[in-house]
Amino acid sequence: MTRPTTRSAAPSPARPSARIAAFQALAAAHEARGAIMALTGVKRKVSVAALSPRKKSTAGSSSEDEDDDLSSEYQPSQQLPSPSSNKRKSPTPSEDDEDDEDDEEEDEEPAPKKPTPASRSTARKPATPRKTASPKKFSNAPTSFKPLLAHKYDPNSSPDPTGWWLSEKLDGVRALWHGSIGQFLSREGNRFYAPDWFTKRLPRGDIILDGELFTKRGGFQDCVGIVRSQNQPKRWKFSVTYQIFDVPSIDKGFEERMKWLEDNMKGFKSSRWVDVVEHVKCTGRKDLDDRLEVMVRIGGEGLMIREPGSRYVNGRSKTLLKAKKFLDADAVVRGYEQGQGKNANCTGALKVEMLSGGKPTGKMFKIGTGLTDKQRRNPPKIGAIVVYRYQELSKSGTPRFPSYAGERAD
DNA sequence: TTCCGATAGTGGGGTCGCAAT
DNA sequence: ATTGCGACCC
DNA sequence: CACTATCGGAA
Repeated sequence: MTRPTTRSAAPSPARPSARIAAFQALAAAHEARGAIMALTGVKRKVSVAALSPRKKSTAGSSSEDEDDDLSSEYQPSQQLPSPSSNKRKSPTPSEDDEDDEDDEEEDEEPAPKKPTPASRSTARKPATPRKTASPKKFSNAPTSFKPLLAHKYDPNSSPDPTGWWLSEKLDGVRALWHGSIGQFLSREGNRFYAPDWFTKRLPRGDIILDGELFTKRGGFQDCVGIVRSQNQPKRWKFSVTYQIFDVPSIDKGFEERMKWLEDNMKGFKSSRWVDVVEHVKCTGRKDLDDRLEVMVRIGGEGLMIREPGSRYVNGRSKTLLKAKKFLDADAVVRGYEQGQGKNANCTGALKVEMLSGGKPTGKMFKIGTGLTDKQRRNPPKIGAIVVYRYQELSKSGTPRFPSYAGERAD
């Protein structure tokens, strides 16, 4: 039981790059990401050594790989996108970090949300319903824009990825920069309260950028906490970055959109916390599998696979695929959760206890997806051992994205 | 006929904010 | 100050 | 986010 498909994780090889401590981790994360995507064959394992900006040397063997690019106009960056290396010269902390913007800015949206003490007493609270009454659905944005969403990559049915563009699937929060209103909007159209200094250098006007508000691998929970807060701009400092991977407002092929990003959003043209996501050409299924394994091993969530020449589509499209790795494990059924709606009279979720080495751990969690209607009407009995799939453990040690995979026969 | 592709509807962990306590 | 819950992020 | 159940049109 408990199929531990490698769970090493624990990256963070604190490098002595000497920088502001808080920013160091950030830089390391970027460097690692870029290096990984730049890896070639991946043939030989990818020890930490491989994380350094390898020379193209190694060539030979299996050829392929290496060729990343050429074929098309857009050239994937060979250079590491680490802030310290591509941010013009002097990476020296001191001045460099102060020079422009940041700092001072600070606050700005200490939104006057206070209910005002005076009114409190006389205020008639009853009227106000419980609802969070905050339908700030920024739908007034230009046209009803819908972000491109990916389909799952299936080795058996998906098209051959050879020639497609690969990039790290960053585990952060999707954010679309609307230059017309100068704000970041979520996938659902809700705004993010980014500090002014954070968005100061982003392009204005009739332009839309698609990217991820990201902190670092394994930092999703902190990331979502920061970007969703509405009056704590300081939390963004030295923690959040905007990783751009597309330009919806340009109606041209993917390579041309990436070219635009390379030409307009890199280096001194943007802030240190804004970067363009690196893409490399896939040389085949093996290449994809190898890269995915490496990515997961170093703590990445997975890979995004983009069809060459494809346009930006509003909504889900098979021109963009996502590849992730899931883990299997066993748990003991301890109870049931009543269902809602069409499941009102059957099992909504299984309340289970996590097992480790076949023994109860005391950690409880729920599995609510993956069950068929039939299984919901006749769920596994209390005490039964079931198999579930999940992506990773949250900071509290609970499975993220748990789904039912069946009952263990025994 | 069968097989996709898009949609609706169910469910998870976790966070922020607001209202009630 | 604490708790509960809805609306969102994934 | 993951997943199941449906329905209508493509194959």
